[in-house]
Amino acid sequence: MTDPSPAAGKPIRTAIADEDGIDFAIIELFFFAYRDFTSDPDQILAEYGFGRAHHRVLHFVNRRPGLTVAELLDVLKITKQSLARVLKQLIDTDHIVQVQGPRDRRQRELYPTAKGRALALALARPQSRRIRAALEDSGTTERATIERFLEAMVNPELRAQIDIVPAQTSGKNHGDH
Amino acid sequence: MTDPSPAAGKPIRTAIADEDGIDFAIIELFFFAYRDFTSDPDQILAEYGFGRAHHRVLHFVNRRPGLTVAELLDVLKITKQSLARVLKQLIDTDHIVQVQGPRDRRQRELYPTAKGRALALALARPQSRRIRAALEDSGTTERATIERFLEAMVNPELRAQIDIVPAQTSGKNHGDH
DNA sequence: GAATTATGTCAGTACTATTGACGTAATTTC
DNA sequence: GAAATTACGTCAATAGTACTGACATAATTC
Repeated sequence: MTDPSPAAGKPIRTAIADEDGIDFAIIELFFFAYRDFTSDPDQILAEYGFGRAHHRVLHFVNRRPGLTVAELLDVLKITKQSLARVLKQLIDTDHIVQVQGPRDRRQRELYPTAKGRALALALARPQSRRIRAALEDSGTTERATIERFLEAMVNPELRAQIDIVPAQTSGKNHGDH
Repeated sequence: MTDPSPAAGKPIRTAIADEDGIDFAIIELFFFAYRDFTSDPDQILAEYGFGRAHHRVLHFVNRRPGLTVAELLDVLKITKQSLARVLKQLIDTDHIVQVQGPRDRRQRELYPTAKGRALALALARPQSRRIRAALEDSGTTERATIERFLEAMVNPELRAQIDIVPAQTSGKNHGDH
């Protein structure tokens, strides 16, 4: 290790900076921010024997009650097989219920139960607290600035997924169309 | 599924909104933004048979050449055993070299090779492009606003990790102390 | 010399994800 | 009405990333 194998390259001792105009500062901040953002709910989930995947399913079923399995797969960008176990556990533990689709009886509409809604709220609470604190601490007067930036980080063709949600939350009106 | 088990809760048909003042909008945007932010390098990594863990190691070794294994574990917040395989692969493929610590010969200082630096840059390039586009598209005039917000999202006790990096990248001077 | 530290490694396990294949029921198409 | 397609569920096998616990080695510190 002091003397690496002959073919090995020589160690580069200078820190990578903004070579080629790469924005390492924000890249790294994004990593740290997301790492800690997910750490809060992770602790709660562990008590239930759940993981991050359960959180995501629970979140979207609460945000869009009645969405079908296919729609959920599309939002999460995972495969049916990956969802199966997680969804089954959430149904078995009475956090989510399936209802046969009214128009198309092959479809399964997913709804949260009171228990599922309570857990979704409990998971979101520390995340929301962190966001509020971050907005205050960073002196961000325009909360919409952050919203617009994050939305612009999403692949354009996937931004439609965001707009599905009723925009009761924010002052923005991107919900009613 | 139409008729759930007797003990099961009833489906809640209203979307979760800002009940209890929870900021679901930004929570969800953060999820989408990070999902797509990581998707760019993931594609490149797949060509090498690497995963996201390799990217993180490569990134920090390039950002802080000469950091020790212990320091890397602290930044990544994973265990020695989790790092082992990933680091070994990066060393075997000549992306990273280990150098015996000059003061303490037990330590292994980690440095990128030219190959490792090139890969780190290739991985960061699409991410940086996405960030630049997002700043422009969202009309964020003050780039520092985003930086401050993301930094404020990080656990206070862990913000020291950010400041280690020489601040050549941004106009901010939080590097020299 | 003994204790501690930094690192490496082995064994076993868990969670999340993948691909491929197959089955069933419902809907659509011809 | 038969055939094709669609929505969903499930089985099997595999991969990547993480975990805990245990143990070994070399170097440093006490």
